Amino acid sequence: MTCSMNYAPQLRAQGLRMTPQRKAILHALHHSGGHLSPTQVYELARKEFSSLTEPTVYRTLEYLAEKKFLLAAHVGNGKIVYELAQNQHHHLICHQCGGTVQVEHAPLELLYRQLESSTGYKLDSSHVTFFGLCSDCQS
Amino acid sequence: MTCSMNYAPQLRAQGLRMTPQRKAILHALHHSGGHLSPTQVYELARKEFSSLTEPTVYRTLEYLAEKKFLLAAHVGNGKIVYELAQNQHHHLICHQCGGTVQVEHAPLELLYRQLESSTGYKLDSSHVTFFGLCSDCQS
DNA sequence: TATGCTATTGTAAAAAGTTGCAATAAGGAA
DNA sequence: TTCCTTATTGCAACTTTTTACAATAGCATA
Repeated sequence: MTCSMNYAPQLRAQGLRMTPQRKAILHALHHSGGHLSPTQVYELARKEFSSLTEPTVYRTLEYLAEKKFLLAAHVGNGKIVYELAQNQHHHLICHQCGGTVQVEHAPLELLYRQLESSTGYKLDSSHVTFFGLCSDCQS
Repeated sequence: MTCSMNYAPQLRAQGLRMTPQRKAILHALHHSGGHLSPTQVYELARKEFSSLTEPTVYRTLEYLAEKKFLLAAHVGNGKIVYELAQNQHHHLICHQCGGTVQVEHAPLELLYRQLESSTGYKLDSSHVTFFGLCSDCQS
């Protein structure tokens, strides 16, 4: 748990507290490098802080995502995965082989502007996942 | 259950069977007019066919969505809702008041083409939900 | 360093969603 | 109409996710 990343100041800046539970959860996400389901976060983070409980994991993930420290993404059928909100991006998933490609947020910006002007809404986030067949699976 | 809609031929055209369970589920979705969560579908459809069970509802919704009879959409935090696949559209949700606006699929087509050429994937569906503040809640 | 406010957690129980497998019944063919 | 194939369902057990509320512990302040 001697992790180089220190999220405490960022959390406090928004009135959130740093707890060993959150440290373990962020640590798990940081070192996995990718997306983790709540269950995976629970399993990994428990190695850092063994008395961690499921409700805490679910609540923390949802709350930190709401506060923009994490991104929640959908992977097929309604499953949700989380990752650190380092760089905003989306996913393109092959529903044959499961292969995933990251889609930068930039190409969506134009769409954002269009929607804002046509609806009057002020957009600030989105859950976007695209599905299709990757080049290998198209044959 | 004397519903004007008759999905049986469409189902059979794809090798699917029409059962009283499916009839009740489609009926519920048809008459609700909007999005329903699996639980809501279960409750409503049970009024038409009381011996309906949860596993059947979940499996049927997922399967019919896969076969394009239904659309699965995400409404915040990982919850999933289903609706009849009449017209392909997405949602823009105000996370203050919960107000929802339908977003046509057309404006996303350009993005689809861009992604296809940059990734080599052949897109065929997406889970897209935008979040923001509606004009009323921006003050 | 000690104090107090309140954000955060654990507990326990319920609700929601999933799985494997044997039994049932749609609906095409005889 | 009857038979046959196999898609679909129910059952039962299990895993995942959520909720309410009391107890705990960050951390700002003095």
